[in-house]
Amino acid sequence: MPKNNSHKVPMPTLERLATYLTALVDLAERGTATISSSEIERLTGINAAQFRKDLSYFGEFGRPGIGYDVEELRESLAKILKVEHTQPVLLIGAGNLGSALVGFPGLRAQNFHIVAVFDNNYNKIGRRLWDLEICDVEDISSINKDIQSRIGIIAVPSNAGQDAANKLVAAGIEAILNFAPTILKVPDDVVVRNVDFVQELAILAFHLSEDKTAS
Amino acid sequence: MPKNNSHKVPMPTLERLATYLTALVDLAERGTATISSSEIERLTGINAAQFRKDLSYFGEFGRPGIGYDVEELRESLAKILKVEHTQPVLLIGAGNLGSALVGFPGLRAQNFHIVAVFDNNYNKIGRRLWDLEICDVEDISSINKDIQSRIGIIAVPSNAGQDAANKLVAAGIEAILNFAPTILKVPDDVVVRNVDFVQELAILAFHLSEDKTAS
DNA sequence: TTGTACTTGTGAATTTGCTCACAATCCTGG
DNA sequence: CCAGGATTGTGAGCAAATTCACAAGTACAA
Repeated sequence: MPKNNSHKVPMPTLERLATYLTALVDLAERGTATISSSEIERLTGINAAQFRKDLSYFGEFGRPGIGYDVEELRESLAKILKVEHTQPVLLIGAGNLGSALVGFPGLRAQNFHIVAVFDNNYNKIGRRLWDLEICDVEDISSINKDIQSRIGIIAVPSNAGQDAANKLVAAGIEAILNFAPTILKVPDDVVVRNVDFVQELAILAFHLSEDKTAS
Repeated sequence: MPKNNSHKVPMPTLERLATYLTALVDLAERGTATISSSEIERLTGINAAQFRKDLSYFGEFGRPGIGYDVEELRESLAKILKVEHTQPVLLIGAGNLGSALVGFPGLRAQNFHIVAVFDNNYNKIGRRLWDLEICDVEDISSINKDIQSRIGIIAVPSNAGQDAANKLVAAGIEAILNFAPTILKVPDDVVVRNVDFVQELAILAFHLSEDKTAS
């Protein structure tokens, strides 16, 4: 019987789970059938015991003395992370980043389908972004009544970020991937993850500095 | 005297530092002159004591009874994270994502300048991406002899990720921002940060699932 | 069947990170 | 100049996450 997984999985575990899945997809493509936790450590840099403990939050997936069946584990992780079924996703922001996201093959390959694009710029509304028509951001609630999407992506300039979030929340969205460099205020039951390119670069720049500050 | 900051700053602290900086830039734009740690908590959701302790790794920036001077703290954080001076950055991958990155105004505003773009597709080499000429990825080492860039961005399909990383390392790059969904193998003295859209969406999808598994 | 070489799953120990709580400091008004 | 109200910086205690270490399981060869 699978364990009760809906309660208290550490966030770091969750993030690593996604990493394992990436590695497993790779392995499956190369035709590897079986893998051990120590092999996972070699591939991902994540400690083998960590890997085993992470999995233990959700059940038992390996066989002592043997290891893990790559295909089986890949499917299990996909199920845990809910990337086994197609998820419809809304996108606000039809700029360069929005365009890159819609055209990004990895999303569709992993079952995330951007099904509607919104913008507040009247020069863009009505035009097409790849195979999608850009809609007025004001119509997002009514349009999502049909689509019933639960995930939204914000790819707008920072000053429009909070506004976009409000509209997504009003439209019934429960999870937001935010590319705007703004701290969003949303209700407690809405999950937000921020991706900030500049922050990432700043962290990298900090590490560079260590070399120089050494006397 | 500033503390020895080059030794053992927790990674979570570093990531939050970048968040504080974002908030401070915002505050500065709105003309706020002074701010307290509890106000930072209200803005960012990060515990006030956490904020103060994070700062304490690098020195003392506030005044008891008063708080922090917004402009002063902003500058201090910028200095700590080394975003005060312009950093030249190399980009590999002239696809949709690469294009979005070069056109992203936030990077330049925060002193990260993408100064060269590389690709391995001969249909793209020689053409222009915004104001930059796309160069052959094979020339990266020789070109970086002039530029002396220390940071590189990988924005290529996953199967080309490791190859791009190798070329960056060979060109003397010390820090890599990787958008390819691949686990890169690099020498110990090279820092890598991964940004994986699909992973982020998967983590969000997991959180959705909690609602449904509740009986 | 037994022994050997592996590998998992997990309680316990360790390490790391977070929060509390308070002395020390500072400004303002009287 | 002093009292009152506010806020910092940080040691100590607490919580969370990571790693260790080992019992239990498995395959295979002899």
